[in-house]
Amino acid sequence: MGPVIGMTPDKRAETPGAEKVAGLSQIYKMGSLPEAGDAARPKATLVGSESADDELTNLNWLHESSNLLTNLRLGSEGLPMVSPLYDIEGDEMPSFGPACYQNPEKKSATSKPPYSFSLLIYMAIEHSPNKCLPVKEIYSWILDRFPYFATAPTGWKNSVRHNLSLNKCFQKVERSHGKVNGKGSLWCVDPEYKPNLMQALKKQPFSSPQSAALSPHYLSSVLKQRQVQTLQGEKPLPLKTSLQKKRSYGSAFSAPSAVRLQESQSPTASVDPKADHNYSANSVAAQRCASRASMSSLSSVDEVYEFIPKSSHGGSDGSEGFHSEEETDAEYEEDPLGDSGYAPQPHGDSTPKGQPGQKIPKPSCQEIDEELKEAAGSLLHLAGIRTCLGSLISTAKAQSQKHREK
DNA sequence: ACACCACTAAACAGGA
DNA sequence: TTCCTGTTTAGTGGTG
Repeated sequence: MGPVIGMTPDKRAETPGAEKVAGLSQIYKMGSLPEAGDAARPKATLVGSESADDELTNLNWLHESSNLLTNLRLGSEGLPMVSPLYDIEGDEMPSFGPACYQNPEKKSATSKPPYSFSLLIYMAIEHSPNKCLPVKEIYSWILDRFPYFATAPTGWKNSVRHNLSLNKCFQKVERSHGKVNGKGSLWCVDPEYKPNLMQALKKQPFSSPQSAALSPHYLSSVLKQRQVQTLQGEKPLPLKTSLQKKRSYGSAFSAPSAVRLQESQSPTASVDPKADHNYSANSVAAQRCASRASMSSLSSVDEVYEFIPKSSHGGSDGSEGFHSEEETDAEYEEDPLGDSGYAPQPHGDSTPKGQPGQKIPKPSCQEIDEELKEAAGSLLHLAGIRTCLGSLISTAKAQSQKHREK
């Protein structure tokens, strides 16, 4: 799901890989981080020097990481920004909605929110005191939190109404007769779907399988997998194929998890023919985010927002936003299927299916070496990104602190 | 290639 | 009559 995840940033502009880079680049463009570029460079070097593996310290492949980091700094335009679950500034956060959408001056405010309409509606409703809102209030809440819609074509309201009508997660409640003003009904979230909605919300958009697919943990697990395959005389798939498989793995792994989720959490694993419109509830969100399906269900949206900038909750640890990714990584480590959970699949007719007696050509040491270098380069790249982010976070925190002291 | 999902657009009806 | 609300259908694009 590219999942991108999910409800998603403007899907038309997004490409799986570019998303992360673009998102990170956005951090550099947030204006308050003048030393961002400087922070990145020494860290990248540091990461390289930290490696104890001689293979990994071979500088022949280091340029790849440098190029990636350079691209990172240069960034790209108009793509989904930083994780909405991640608030680098920390302060003026309302209970809902990413900080980067709060300020219309920021370029990101003009980006499409990375939430589906069903999640936006859900957030709006849950944010209301009575957990019920008329359509108009839902519009207002969305507009307030996501200035993107202020300039978006009016069709989004139609989409909101369409979602309310079609999505079983939302229930229409007649207004009390005494109510003087306003027409139409109030809309509430069906409590049965709340856990699913919250789960969907938590998963969006940076804890996606695709994000996980790029995680160092996963990369290393792919490497391990490939080493095992090599030792067993199998020819591992090309690394790029392996990494693409990871994305598939995300969904392949999620399918049974989603089923478990439905069985255990959703009373709506139903035979209802309309169930295919419970997108936020059972199907997509669960599938797309199944790497988290094992997480305990939450009882309130506020709990979900533990993954969201803490400012409105009193906390201010800017690193929160990446917590989820680390969890995702951890899950891969715990994966009972093995290092990656990815069992190598037959890949086309040319892929050996383990037929007895069939000789499998072993890859040459040079091939393995090249692929290891490639993978290590990716690891370094990711480590560099993380380190850069850490640096940026501390810088932003320091500046924020200074700003407060003034 | 196919199915599924999210999204969008549009038409329509009913009520304020 | 106009606008808003709610429902429904159809089409498109992305993803697995």
